[in-house]
Amino acid sequence: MPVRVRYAPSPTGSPHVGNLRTAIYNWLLARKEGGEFLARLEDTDRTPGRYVPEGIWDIEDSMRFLGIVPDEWWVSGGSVGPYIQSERLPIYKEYAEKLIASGHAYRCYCTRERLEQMRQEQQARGLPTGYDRRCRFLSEQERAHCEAEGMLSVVRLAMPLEGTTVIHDVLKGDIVVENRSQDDQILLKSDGYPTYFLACVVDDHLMGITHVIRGEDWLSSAAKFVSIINAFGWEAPKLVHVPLILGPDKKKLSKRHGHTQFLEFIERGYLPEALFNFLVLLGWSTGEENIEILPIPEIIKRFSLEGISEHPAIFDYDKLKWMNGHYIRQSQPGRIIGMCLPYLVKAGLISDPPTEEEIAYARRVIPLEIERMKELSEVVDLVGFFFQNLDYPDGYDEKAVRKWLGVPHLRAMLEKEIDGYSALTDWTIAGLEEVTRLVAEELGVKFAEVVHPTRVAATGRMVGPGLFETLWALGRERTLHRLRTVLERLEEKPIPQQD
RNA sequence: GGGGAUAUCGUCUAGAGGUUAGGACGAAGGAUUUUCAGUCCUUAAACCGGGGUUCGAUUCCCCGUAUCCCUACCA
Repeated sequence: MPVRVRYAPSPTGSPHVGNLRTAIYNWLLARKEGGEFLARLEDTDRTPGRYVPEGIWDIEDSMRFLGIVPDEWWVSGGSVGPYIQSERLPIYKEYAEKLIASGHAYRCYCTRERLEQMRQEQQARGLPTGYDRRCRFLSEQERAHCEAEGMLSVVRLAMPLEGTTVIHDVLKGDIVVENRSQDDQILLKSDGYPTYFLACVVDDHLMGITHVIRGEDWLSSAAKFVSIINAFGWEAPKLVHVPLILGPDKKKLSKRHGHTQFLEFIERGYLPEALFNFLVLLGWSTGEENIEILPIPEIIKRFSLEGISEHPAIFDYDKLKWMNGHYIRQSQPGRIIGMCLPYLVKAGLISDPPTEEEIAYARRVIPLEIERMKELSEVVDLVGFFFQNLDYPDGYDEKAVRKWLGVPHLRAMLEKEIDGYSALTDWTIAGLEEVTRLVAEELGVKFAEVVHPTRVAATGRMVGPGLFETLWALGRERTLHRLRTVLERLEEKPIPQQD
């Protein structure tokens, strides 16, 4: 039987990195085994605030970004649709009825108030919380009475009262659960929507799912899951509970950890291959060698469920950054330039849409900073000084000015440089360096003592790419303008040397 | 309170009875050099505790401890 796996997100907001990692594992198994990967939208929670219809777009954008486009889903369709659970309501109702008819489920008329009160009492008395199964043992008359009264009801699973249920988990092995420790789970809510348990079991069966790869937070309730499958008399898919991703405080990764939404990472400029590689490695390893940087085809080749670790992993932002930087440096510069432009537009550094001249300038300037980028969005700070109109002392870093624009030879240096640079027939990196070395020689100071003040005069900062690449990229006009401005304003107000 | 899972450097992990316990991120130091970054080299850094099993346990078993998850008409 070919492998069929699914990613089953619910639109409660933007998907979470852990959620996408699970999607990746599913996708990888399908690609590895030549099977099918499908996506199903689990939108059965209609609670206002928890149901975010737009979330579906975030889910799609995230999958597309990672390149894990499903073979069947709500967009492309497929033979076992619909792939949106809210459009499958009659199916769930039908299967719930079947369970009632076979005695594996029953209608419960208890009100939320009663349930809440019961829970509070249980908690107060230190008892395990759970439904007391009152409606499970209603007589025919009582049941008829409730129906006649038109009381709202839910359908609950009639969990076996004794015995055990065994969960065969691919990663954890067999887990034996006492049935009486499990609640009579609600399968169908009073609004007619199914809960996760019913919808998931029914859909997985109807959709021919062979492997259920999901977060470990489902392990505790897997006995209910298996019980429902057993109640239908179906064969259970292989269960794979993957460990959760934790925040730096070792708690389940959530919004309060800050950056956990996948789209945020895209916005901040993470490359798909970096995110993919990093997420895969967070809980999976090849097991054979010490390779960490892996292109997706290699990951597919080496992927196996057995390589997934059994313990939770803390999300390491630093390592992700490093890996992204690595992939940025590895990329064709043209690609990075293209991805950087929107950030420059957004920051107002270039017009919207950019002019050809601006693009040409960006193409010259961005490659110089590529090796310093960890997130693409950093491009704004990195190349800002190339685009901004620097007019000393406006836009100049104070520390940089204090450290390097107070040197005694500054005036002479600037004068010589302005002369030398102006005289350059070709504005080349080599030519600029030649002139500058000559200036240092004439001044009788070390090369570095010319380089640093020049950098500050031309860029307003102490750090950046090599000086001559910088001046070359800046161009003759900008360079001379900046140097002249520094020189002129120096006349007005000499800078006291410090440090 | 009940149930379940897990436990190797700070972090991600390799290891599957005998290893100098390996790699990566991060950290520290050095080299390159015009700064930063990058690149290269070096260093520090770990088997939760206690019992077993065994000639020998990081590795297998049990207990404890810790952590995480579940305990909703949420997924």
